[in-house]
Amino acid sequence: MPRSGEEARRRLQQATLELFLERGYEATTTAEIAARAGVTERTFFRHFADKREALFDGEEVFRDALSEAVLAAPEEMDPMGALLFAFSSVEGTLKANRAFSEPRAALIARTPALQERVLIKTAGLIDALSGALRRRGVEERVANLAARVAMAAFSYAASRWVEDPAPGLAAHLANAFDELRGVLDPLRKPRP
Amino acid sequence: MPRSGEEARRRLQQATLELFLERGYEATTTAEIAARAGVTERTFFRHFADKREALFDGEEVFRDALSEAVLAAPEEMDPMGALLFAFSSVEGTLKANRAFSEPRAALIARTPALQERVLIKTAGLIDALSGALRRRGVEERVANLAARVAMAAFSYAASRWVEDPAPGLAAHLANAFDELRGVLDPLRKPRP
DNA sequence: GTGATTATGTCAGTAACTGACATGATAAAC
DNA sequence: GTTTATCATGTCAGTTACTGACATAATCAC
Repeated sequence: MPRSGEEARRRLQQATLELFLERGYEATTTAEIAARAGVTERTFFRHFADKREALFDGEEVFRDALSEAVLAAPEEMDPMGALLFAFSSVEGTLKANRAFSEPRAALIARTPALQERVLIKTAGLIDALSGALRRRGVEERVANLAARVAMAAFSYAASRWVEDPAPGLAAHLANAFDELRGVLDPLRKPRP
Repeated sequence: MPRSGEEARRRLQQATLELFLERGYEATTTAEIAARAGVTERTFFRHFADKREALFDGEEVFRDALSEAVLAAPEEMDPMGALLFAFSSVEGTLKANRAFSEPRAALIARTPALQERVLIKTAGLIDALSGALRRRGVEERVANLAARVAMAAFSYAASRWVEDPAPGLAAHLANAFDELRGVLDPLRKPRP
């Protein structure tokens, strides 16, 4: 293999996060990012499709890990169970990345343009989960619905987990599904 | 009131949809849109914040209508019931806009940049629904979870409705919630 | 009519992103 | 160890989305 470029890529990611945090997303220029990383602006765009993408580099790995976890769930497990299993299985990874992902989350929370990107990444995750369910034999549209709802429950659980890490993500997830059933049950009859 | 500009705005929307359909999103220039609408490029950007936004102009109206429908639901109705009520109440509006929204949907389906925008608009809808639920006294995070899940069910129902309009949106919605409960029920015990 | 308001035009400028070609470093072949 | 192919990077010119500043003209209030 020739010279890797992984080095420059990592420096670009680092510089991107730093500058976005220091000056905000809109106030920082791709040229500035490149300069801090010690490369040319053109090189930035060879590594990342656009200005935002440098912040979302690990996503494919995470997505694949989730998909494989769905497939690795016990065969007799129902769809939601498999998704719950998958989300629980990434707790370690998420905990390890916390120091990096929390300032990033704060930045995203105050930057609409970055929120857009998060949403489409999340949609990609949902698609991957749905596809994994299908490979377990779940019908397409049910798989899609289950994946979306599970993702909603996961977001809910993750946000509570950040506030109160003690019980662990799995416990918050179980709680989220409980609340979900509680909110859905009254619909069983037109009037409770 | 002075000269309205509504006229130019409508022409700009029309020209935007036409050109995106004819040449695709990326291949059409804001200058071309403005030219077809008989105005200057600068005028385009005075009416719409960016190139995409001209396609999403009615969203605020729709969002407000949904919010008000949630508030208009019978007072004793539970959260999900109120959301179901709200979604059912916009069936007429959706049916009326079908001729416009279906080609638009096809365009969006093949344009990632437009999908991003749809997702953030949907997120705005979810926020509005969640806010409306809160004004009905629902606790914040439960409201958020319920709004997300209801939106997932709505998307599911709407996509089936497009394929098979006969039963009506409300019936597809009810069916979506049924499927959802079916998918959620096995989680009641760790192993069914 | 006069004058205030406001949509639009004009124009210059910034910054994200792309294509084409040149250069230089690395690794594999010999 | 020299050669050669490969690939990351630099350089540069160009397009396009988007913005600020100022000028013009159409409409409304009077």
